[in-house]
Amino acid sequence: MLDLKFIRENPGLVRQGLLNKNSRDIVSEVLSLDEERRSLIIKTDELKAKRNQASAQIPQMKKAGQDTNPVLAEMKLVSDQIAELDGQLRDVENKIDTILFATPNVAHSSVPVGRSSEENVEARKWLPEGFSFKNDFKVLDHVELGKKLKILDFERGTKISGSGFPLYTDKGATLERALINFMLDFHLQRHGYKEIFPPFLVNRDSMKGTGQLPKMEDDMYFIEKDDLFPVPTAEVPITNIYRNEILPESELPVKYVGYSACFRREAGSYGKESKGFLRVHQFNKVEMVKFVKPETSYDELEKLVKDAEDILQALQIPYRVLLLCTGDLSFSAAKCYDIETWSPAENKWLEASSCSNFENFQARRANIRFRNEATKKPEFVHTLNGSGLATSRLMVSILENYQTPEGKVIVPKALQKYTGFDVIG
RNA sequence: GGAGAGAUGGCAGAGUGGUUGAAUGCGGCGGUCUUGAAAACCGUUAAGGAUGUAAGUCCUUCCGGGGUUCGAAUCCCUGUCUCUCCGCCA
Repeated sequence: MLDLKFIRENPGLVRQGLLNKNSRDIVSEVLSLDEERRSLIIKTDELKAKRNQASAQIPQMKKAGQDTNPVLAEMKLVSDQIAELDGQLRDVENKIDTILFATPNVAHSSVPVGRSSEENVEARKWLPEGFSFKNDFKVLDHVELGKKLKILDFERGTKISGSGFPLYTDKGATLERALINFMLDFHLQRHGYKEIFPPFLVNRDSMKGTGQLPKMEDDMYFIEKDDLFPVPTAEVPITNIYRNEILPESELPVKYVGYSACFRREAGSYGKESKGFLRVHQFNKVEMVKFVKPETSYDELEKLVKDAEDILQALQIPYRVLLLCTGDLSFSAAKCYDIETWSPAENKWLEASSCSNFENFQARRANIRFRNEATKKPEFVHTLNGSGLATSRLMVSILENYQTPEGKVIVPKALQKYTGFDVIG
């Protein structure tokens, strides 16, 4: 969340930042609550100091045989006042928290200002050698290919669970598993990440820490009986590993990579772009998470994007990198690159990765700090994460880009040792 | 799921109503001593907030929340977590 002190000291900056993010301006409301809060604190602190003094005196007076009844009576009144003011203070602080927890991060100065995805900026594009956007045969889409090759069974997935729950069969299941293992190994061996296998259900505090709650609760699955949420991304459990902790500066940067199934309700998005893998309730994703020192976070973001791109280059999948404009940034992000892979059948780019720097927005919510060796003081870390990558959209691109005129699918070379076969069909 | 025990500073571990933000030990940091190191000795060792240019002063915090009391680490209620036993189980 945003820092109350920062808002107090930079009201104009925050106001403009929220405006650029198409968000409600909360500045004046928060500032007036903050003033109320501080005046209440001054009053209660004064009364509490008085009470503490009396508490120290009372036993001595008793020892000296003095009558304590007048002091006790007076302190009774003081205590009542404290209780009253503390109640008011708690209300004000709750109000502030409610607003701040529901207020998005503001964008970094290097992010282009824009209203919507229309104004995102293409940073770069990468195409495999010999790649062409035109095919000299009729390309099948991933749903047709999946059916023909008996590797994806969306109908039976729907029977088992409902629409949006893909069923991978035979070589499709193997390919999916190969992809996950390939990506994990790649990041571990070449990019220096440490592996995490996180829990797939997380509690409310964790969801609040990374910013899914309270704003996006409707998009989350929820197990009411146990007050637990199936993870929408491994970002949630992995970032929350260090919730309420202070890390030694020498341990930074911490770089984790982990796989999780991802569960999203995608409320209200039926119909549009919902064919096959394009929008699903459950998918697989390998996620990279970094905890870094503030001054390095923007360099780390560039490296993070590169780490995701390396996977696509190894798989020889055409992609482009978009720098999101302020209006398209997610709730918690200060800067974000999307990576989109090419789908020849849809004839468009599909988002397969999102790499974000949250600066200290999540760290503040989740209270993740490090001890600055120079000042000896705890400071908030910066957190980043990026998909590296989501298999569902990637699977679309692999199947469609690697199909042959005969309707078979060649397994990308990098995956072959993981699948144990080099062609499907 | 049933029964019981517990949760204190970086760690270990005292503390059952009144200068206890918290003894003691270990660890960490600084210093004395030493050619250097160890040992020994001395000192220091939390986080958050309010106020102040600052030094400082004050407030809060002994798992979370509520209560009793002039006053709670300490008493009561409640939640969470951990451990032990029983049951169930991949």
